[in-house]
Amino acid sequence: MPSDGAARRIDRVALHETPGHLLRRAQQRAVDLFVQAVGERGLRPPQFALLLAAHQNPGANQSELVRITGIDRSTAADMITRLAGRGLIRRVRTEADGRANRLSVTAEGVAALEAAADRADRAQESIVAPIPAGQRAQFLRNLARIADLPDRPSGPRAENETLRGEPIRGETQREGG
Amino acid sequence: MPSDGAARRIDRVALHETPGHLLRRAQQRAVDLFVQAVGERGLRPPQFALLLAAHQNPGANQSELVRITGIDRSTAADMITRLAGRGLIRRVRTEADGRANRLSVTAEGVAALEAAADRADRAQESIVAPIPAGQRAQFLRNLARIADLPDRPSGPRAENETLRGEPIRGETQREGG
DNA sequence: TCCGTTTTATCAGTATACGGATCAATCCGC
DNA sequence: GCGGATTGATCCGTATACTGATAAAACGGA
Repeated sequence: MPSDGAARRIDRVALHETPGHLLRRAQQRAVDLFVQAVGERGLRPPQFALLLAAHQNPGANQSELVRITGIDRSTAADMITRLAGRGLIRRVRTEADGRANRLSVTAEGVAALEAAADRADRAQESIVAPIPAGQRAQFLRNLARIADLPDRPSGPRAENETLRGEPIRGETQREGG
Repeated sequence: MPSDGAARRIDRVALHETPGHLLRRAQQRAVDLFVQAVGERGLRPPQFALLLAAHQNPGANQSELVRITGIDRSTAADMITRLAGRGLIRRVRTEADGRANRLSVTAEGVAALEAAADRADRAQESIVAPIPAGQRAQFLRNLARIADLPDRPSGPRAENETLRGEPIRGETQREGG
């Protein structure tokens, strides 16, 4: 059990300065801005992400969409059930692989995506609006570093393997212990 | 209905570059690092925040903890029920105000906080570890800018509500942080 | 081919998150 | 004091998130 050192620590920790707490609050705010922009009844951020990924990757199965979006496999299954219930996505067993579902966005789903796209884009701008313009690119790059995602898009010819090749995972953290 | 502009937009949107998505993924990672550090059976980030806030603000009621932590009022009620069930927190009706609950952290709760504090602190470091050291302070400042909610009302909509005299408390930086 | 492993998806259970409705208690303008 | 407005908390419903277990299909080595 921790001694006096830790006992004092819990009196001194400043919650509002910890990266984890700030990330949680910032993400709350981002979701709030997105929902405000797209509408309470519209797509929510993860739904938009999932539907967009399905649209941009025709014929993908659930596992592939899970990898692309970072949505949990169980959560994705639930979400797809709900989206299918609203007629925005279709889920059919593939004949090639008896386990996999092929996902396809319906015409209604595409319409929902299009209806949300402009507003979602404005929401993205408003999320970073409080950050000085000159610092936004670096901020997003650092967010991507934490998220462990490549910070650069797949440019026209930028096949730089150097960027994708660095896994940076923070698992080498077990010093001492 | 959206015109060609929007129709093409949903083909062009790069999910992995949008601030909202990056925030979601980064926060996922932060939670993951926290749970890894503190242990699967230990306190989770919001539980730690709530318990810490209760400890640092003796005699506070739920609404006050909600304001401090940014946890939703309904969520907080659920969490407190669970934490009380684990014997980490006590919830008693106050005499002064027949609506309010006074929250107090039990000895077990303090022990849980102390047990988590060191590990949580290391988790916070590992969250920002992928960011170049010289950019971390600015990154956190910008996170705080996004997170700095203009006191979002949780009750009925108040349209005439504009930042109640507490705008962007940004530059209250103390040295030695 | 057989069998163990991996993959894909689902389900159960728990935790977090949030809006709306409700109820009791309190506050405030008069 | 009275009565409407506000506040503190709870409950309900829904959505997101993740673990573990399971089932079925596919894969791969011997």
